[in-house]
Amino acid sequence: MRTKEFDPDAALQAALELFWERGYEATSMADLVERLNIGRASLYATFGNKHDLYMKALERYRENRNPAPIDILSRPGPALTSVRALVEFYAADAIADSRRRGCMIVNAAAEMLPADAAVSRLIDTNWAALEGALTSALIRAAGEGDLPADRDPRALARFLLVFLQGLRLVSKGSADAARLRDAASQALSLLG
Amino acid sequence: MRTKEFDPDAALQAALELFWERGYEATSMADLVERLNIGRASLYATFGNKHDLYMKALERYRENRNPAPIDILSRPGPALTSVRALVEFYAADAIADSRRRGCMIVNAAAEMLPADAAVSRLIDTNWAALEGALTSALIRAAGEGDLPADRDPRALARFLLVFLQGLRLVSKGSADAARLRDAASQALSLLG
DNA sequence: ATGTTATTTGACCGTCCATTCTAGATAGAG
DNA sequence: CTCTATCTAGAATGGACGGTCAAATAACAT
Repeated sequence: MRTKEFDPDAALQAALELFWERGYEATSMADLVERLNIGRASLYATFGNKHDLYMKALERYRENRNPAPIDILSRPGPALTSVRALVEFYAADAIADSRRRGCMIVNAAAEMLPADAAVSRLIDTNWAALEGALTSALIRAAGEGDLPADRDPRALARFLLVFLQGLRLVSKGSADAARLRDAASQALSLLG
Repeated sequence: MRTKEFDPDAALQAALELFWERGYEATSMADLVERLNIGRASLYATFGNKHDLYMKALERYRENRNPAPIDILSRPGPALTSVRALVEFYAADAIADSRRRGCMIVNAAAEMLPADAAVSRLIDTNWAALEGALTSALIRAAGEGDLPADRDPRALARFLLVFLQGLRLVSKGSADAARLRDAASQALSLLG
């Protein structure tokens, strides 16, 4: 046996950054070899082919987001406060995204859907999970009396899911902080 | 002189469809030559290089949308009705998008921004125009007494801009009509 | 008819692509 | 300390890429 000379975790993180910035097609294996500073063959031996590597990077992105949206939603305290915090976090993140990389999942959705089955699965799962977490948080909020009784928690959750993806997409355009801030504050006003 | 043997307008439309479906990087000139059914050199002579062709396709997409969002907003009748019609049109369009191509401008934003300057310009202009048209429509609506006085028309316009892009992005995922319909109906409820 | 000019055709260019192979280095097992 | 499995670096592979070219061709003006 022999131990690897590089840290596969750090290498995957570096690949993630490059894919995130440039997308799948525009990133070549040569780019990755240069950026990760490891041999070409080591890259293939460790992560498989280009698509395998991309999927691993995308999965890592989904798992390692900090804080994870689901975690924000399950924080102690009033559920509605958590939902508002989530929207505010997404907005702040979009505004602070000075390199305008946007969200890697949004980028992946636009570039690879619907043709790429593996990416489709990952994104469907991700969005369904977010919609589900938002729905149950809003149901809790209704139970806590923080949501007007005539509001449909699931419809509201779906609305927020769509709006948040919009935020992350628009943030790739001209960095107009006021636009994103205004948009988020209007969306929040729907939560009463 | 000699007349062209193909219709450049039809060819550009075919190129548009291919770029729309696959994105910029994933579409090769060979793919285009095959699809447009014209010679390689004719393609270059008529439209310039790949990036030129893409820009022309993207501009054509923006100009030829039917109905144009701006036109919906300037229809006769109450301004708020026009705004609601616009949101409903985007939602219906997203739901009816069975091939899940999404919106070519959204796809371009996710794939090419912020690195591509020409695409950036086109999209900034497009979004600014939509935001502007929405803002003035909502100001009109306020003047017509259809918008509660405490609502900020520009913030509302920004919100709708972001939400509509979210709609078009999410529609590339699993075609869940109920999700998009619920999201749109919640957004509409913000318009009073 | 004929000259002129633009378009078409299909071969062609050099470069870059993802992937594999070969050869040599190195660390753990015995 | 040797052996050998697995690592590394880098050359090599064949194909695809964006882009160009010269010759053949076809429509116009004259």
